[in-house]
Amino acid sequence: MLSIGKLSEAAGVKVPTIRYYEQIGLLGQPERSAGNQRLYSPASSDRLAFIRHARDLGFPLDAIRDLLGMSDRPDQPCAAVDSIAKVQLAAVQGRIARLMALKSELERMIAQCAGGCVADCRVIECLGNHAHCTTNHGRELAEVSE
Amino acid sequence: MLSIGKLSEAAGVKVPTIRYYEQIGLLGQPERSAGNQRLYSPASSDRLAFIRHARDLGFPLDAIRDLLGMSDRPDQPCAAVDSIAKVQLAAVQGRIARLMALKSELERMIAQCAGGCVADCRVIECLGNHAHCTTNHGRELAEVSE
DNA sequence: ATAGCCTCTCTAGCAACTAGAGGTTCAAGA
DNA sequence: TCTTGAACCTCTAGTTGCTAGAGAGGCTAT
Repeated sequence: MLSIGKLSEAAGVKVPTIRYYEQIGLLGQPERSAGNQRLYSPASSDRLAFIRHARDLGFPLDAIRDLLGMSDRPDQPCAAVDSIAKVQLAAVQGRIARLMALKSELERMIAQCAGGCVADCRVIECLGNHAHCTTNHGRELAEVSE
Repeated sequence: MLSIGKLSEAAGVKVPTIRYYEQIGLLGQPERSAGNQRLYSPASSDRLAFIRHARDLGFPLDAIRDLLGMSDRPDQPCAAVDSIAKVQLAAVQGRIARLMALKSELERMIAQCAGGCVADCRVIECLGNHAHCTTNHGRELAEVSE
């Protein structure tokens, strides 16, 4: 059995984060030692690695909760798993599109700045007036967040 | 003079958000009507549009606070403005790089799924084992957030 | 036995808002 | 002029996914 510190090291997840996952029900309540300290089986380490990996791929905790629920029932069809992954892929693609627009806008703004004083600064000018933009970044696209 | 609702409409920023910006000091305290309702000059609308636009471009509120401070002193050199914009550009580029890695990983995961049951699902398999990944998404790259 | 690290619970904080309760003011129609 | 209903007011709490800290107790090595 592993202490929370060992598990933390093994799975690459910080100690308070593990307790947080327990608190929100992503991880079940582990056994406890005589002195009330958490004791984890090696299997918990796999579950935690799964969570960590899905987080790295940008899945929100709610989606991970669903994925964990499904992986606990391996005889079910996996269409729902795929659909969660596809939603995530679409979200990532949307974010990329949005960020590419921001990137070109920022590059344009910065390139136009002649380095004078603030009164002539194209960056400030662009920020003050959306009409100077070539793209619609954020005006019509869905909101982005990760 | 504009009521907060009119200003909200004019600048494309929601009413509670305007009050929030006031609360955190991004916007100054406006005049008040006899009945204690906020009254804004048309200039406030410009300031708010500036904030909104910078937010759309992904600038954090702290950076916007700095930018607003600089745009209030137009005779100063604009090097600091540029440097804020460049930091933002670098952040955006980093996010794009990270998201591209996630995207290809997700695409690979989804493509490999034969549509059987969860036990054979490549998506679950991949999430459970980072060794199946071709990229290091999130393991060595800086953390991404917007 | 004791030093020093590990763990415990609990609370509060981060960004950048959003939602709601419960009450007041304003503008337009009858 | 009165009334209705929308807009406004303040305040608190919730969102997501953690992170930081306080103050107390446990565990291990010497």
